[in-house]
Amino acid sequence: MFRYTGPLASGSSPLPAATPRICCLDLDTFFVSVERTLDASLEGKPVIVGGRPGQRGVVTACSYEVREFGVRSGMSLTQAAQLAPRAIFLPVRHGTYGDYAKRVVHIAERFSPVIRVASIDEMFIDFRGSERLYHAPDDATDDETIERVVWQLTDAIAGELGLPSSAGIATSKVIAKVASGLAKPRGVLMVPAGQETELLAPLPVRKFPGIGPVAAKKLEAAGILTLGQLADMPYNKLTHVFGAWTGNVYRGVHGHGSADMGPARRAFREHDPSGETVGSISNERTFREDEGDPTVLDSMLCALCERVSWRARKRGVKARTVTLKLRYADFVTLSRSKTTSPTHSEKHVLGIVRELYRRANTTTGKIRLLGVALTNLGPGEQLNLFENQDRLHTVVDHVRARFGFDAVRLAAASTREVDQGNGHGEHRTWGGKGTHDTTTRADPTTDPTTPP
DNA sequence: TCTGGGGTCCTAGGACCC
DNA sequence: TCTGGGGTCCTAGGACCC
Repeated sequence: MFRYTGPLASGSSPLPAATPRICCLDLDTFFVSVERTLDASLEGKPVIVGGRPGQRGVVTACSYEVREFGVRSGMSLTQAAQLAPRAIFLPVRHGTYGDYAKRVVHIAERFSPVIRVASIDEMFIDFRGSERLYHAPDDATDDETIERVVWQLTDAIAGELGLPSSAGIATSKVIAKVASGLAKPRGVLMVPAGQETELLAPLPVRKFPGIGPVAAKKLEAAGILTLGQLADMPYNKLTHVFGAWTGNVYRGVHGHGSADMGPARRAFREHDPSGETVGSISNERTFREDEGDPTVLDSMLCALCERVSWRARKRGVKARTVTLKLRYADFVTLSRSKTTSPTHSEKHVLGIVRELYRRANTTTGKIRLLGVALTNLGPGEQLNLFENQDRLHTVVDHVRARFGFDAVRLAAASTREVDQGNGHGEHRTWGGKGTHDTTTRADPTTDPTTPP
């Protein structure tokens, strides 16, 4: 086993990425793989994580066995059930996946000190300057050595956690990410310096991170289908499509993407090192059925305000801007926001949200979704049991810190909870796809939303 | 039975200040 | 009374990612 003991304690190497040393590591069908490590009988079977067919929801993750039938993540559960009626449908258990994600990061940290977590199932690892730290046969090039090390990493993740993963190694993050996608499943793809454009050229434009359906459609209208064609476009013709992001795209498709790893500890984004505040805290919930009852709607607003305020207190931040999100039955979505003095008090947040709601909801149509977001975050007192002025908050927060948010609910948010049942007889809280509400598979030791 | 939930970043118009 | 720009903040919406 390799163990990094070298001099690079933190931060990214100043060396230019003239050689492929940026690795993008991506877990294969991550949520499905975690479910399989916890239930071996799922191995080799068609598995869909996201909820039950019939629920309002989408496919969050799916195994390769169901992809054969055309199932894709983001597809509605109903549609997925039509395509793959024999698939095994599982609810999402975010807490459990988060625990496994941390364990993957711990394994990766044995291989390099410079790691940036990009999402729950994806991270970038910088190997610049690390070649000499690894034992290699005399005839191996540095590229071969790093590729071998990355294989060791994926083997360690598979061996210790039972999770398959893939990786791309390149001179920039974008190319590494594209390569990790091409390497799936269970592969490692090294892109030698200078071969980036060759790799990209035949790929459809959608393979490039940041080109979504809208940009792809605009490009298609201009006759651009592949990344090779995109690379042939002059810079100024791309600005119409990509705006401020044109430079990134242009450099990326020409193989000159960024290898900057950014500041350390991206996982804690409320404050960046300069003291600037970034990030947001939001919760939203789609009703099981479109809702018109003002009492239920207000209760949901209460619950959402409670939750986001609690998360803000837990993370020691206050928000200056509160945003209400509202989606009607016809999917028309609008938002209203207000900026005031910094707060993480749910009473304060709820007051603002109710005002925004009165301003926004001028029709009588039924409502599909409500959401509350806190942005413009700044420093606030860290959650503290004894020094906070609001005694109720602190006691409640203390219990929640130990047992999870749902261990304590304020009265207003709990009034209609029982009415939200899904007809299957399980315990249930707000919303359509709670983590512990639909099967007997809930794991109280790893799921922070499960009451003790 | 179409269309989840958590984010980040960008745009564009208007208010307001100098 | 008529008239500039530049800068910043606020608000609403939208693209994109996993």
